[in-house]
Amino acid sequence: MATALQATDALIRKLRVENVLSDDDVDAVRGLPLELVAFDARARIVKFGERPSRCGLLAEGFAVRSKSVPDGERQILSIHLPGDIPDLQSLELHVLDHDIEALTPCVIAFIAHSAVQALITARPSLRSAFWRETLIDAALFREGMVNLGRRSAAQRLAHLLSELSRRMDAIGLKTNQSYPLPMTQIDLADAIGLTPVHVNRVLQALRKTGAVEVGRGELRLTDAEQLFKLGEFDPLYLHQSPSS
Amino acid sequence: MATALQATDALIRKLRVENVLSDDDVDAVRGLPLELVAFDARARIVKFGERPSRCGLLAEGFAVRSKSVPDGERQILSIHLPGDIPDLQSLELHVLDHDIEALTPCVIAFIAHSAVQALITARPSLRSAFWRETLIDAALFREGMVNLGRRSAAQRLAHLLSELSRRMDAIGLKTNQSYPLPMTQIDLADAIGLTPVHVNRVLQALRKTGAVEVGRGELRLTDAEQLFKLGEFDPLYLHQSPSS
DNA sequence: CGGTGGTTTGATCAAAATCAAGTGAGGTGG
DNA sequence: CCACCTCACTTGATTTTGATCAAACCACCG
Repeated sequence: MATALQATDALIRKLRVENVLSDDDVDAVRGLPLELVAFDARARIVKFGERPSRCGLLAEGFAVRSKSVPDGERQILSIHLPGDIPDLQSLELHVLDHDIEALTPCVIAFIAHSAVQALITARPSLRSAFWRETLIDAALFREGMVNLGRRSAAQRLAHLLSELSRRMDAIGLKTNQSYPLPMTQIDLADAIGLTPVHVNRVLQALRKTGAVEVGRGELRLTDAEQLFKLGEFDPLYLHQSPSS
Repeated sequence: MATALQATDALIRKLRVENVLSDDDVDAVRGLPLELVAFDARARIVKFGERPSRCGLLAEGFAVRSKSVPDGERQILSIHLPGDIPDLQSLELHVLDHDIEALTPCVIAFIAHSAVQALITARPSLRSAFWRETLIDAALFREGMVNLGRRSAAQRLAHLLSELSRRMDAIGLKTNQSYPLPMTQIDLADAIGLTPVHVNRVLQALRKTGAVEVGRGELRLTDAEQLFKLGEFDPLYLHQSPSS
């Protein structure tokens, strides 16, 4: 299981994708009091309607944010990688309007709201960084709306895989043109608003283009350029540079 | 044309839907230096790729945030009412990843980033309020993803109209079970990911249920409960109360 | 009074959902 | 160690939803 140091390192690495951090900022983050908790795959980490008094930093593993409609169908809203704090918003938005669920076995480093408040009060640059993180989350939701509303099934899938490629790369989880993809076809369907059956067919078509190979929890990009083109992927909205 | 006082009053009223403001907060907001600019209906207020150095407070009229895909199709991401600051995020996210467009003739009160920074530095409660505003924006995008990904055409339309009803009501623009709806069927289609032709048919079906009357830029709720039910509308995600 | 942009209608088509049945791999208990 | 159970994946047939194509209609405006 991940240590507290690994947890803060993941956070720092993630923050540095999108923000400039000073050494003092890094030290301050390292000083955060954490409570590490392990979750099984598929466990519900936090639930719709709860009022958390702490934020959950994803230290190890992968998780999703999702919302369910009355008939039980699920929409996955975002996919979270190590270093993300999916419920950072709970600092200001007291009632949770969605669920967060482990995709794989996860380690969450919980940080009390009071500790986060103390941190960002002491270090304005981290306050900006955290605000920025939540704004980038929102930018991904916007792109998600475009994907769901205005792209075909094949484009949606290609776009999702393109986005993951960029994000995995940014935090060092893409090696050799491959990255972990711990999602079932059911999960993929819930992320791009399709049925699992249709995802299966679209995935086969995508494999046939030669752009990707998918299997055993891993995705291999055999022709990244083609994948990006198929998905109309333009990474501007990821704001993966402090000046953007 | 709206005055500076009307602009700040709209902002204060909007902020008070979701936040607790003290009298000092209100005075501080009233002291913001504004530059009022009128835009024609359909004018582009800010564009994808720009790097604004100021925020635009919607003082009068209605506007949408949208993003276009390469073939020219448009996805409307959010609808903005007086008091909203649609590009508040540009404080921390320097490059704009979408367009903001006037739906009706609009008056925008521009506020320099430096003035906003000064305001929120001086008044931490307003800093929280502004962060919270951007987080609520994000909550609406999430619900937008659910709508686009997991609801039928009829549900999507009913949900959109339900959401607008709540938001219009909160800022005092709903009277007599009616509120302004300055969107063409083309706009509605772009907001809920359908074609205009299909929106037309779904709208007719919705009228036939007796839940709403639509016409001449106005929507009248003849059976609000039914509309909410049709759209599976649960207002929790709007966070329209400082404690939520 | 003609143009323009929005709305409406009908006919046809395509994309994705649904229904129904397998297949296959990993994990568990007898 | 093997039988079987579960869950994911795959395939085919059919249906549904919403898109597309095409044409009118209508109101407002210059």
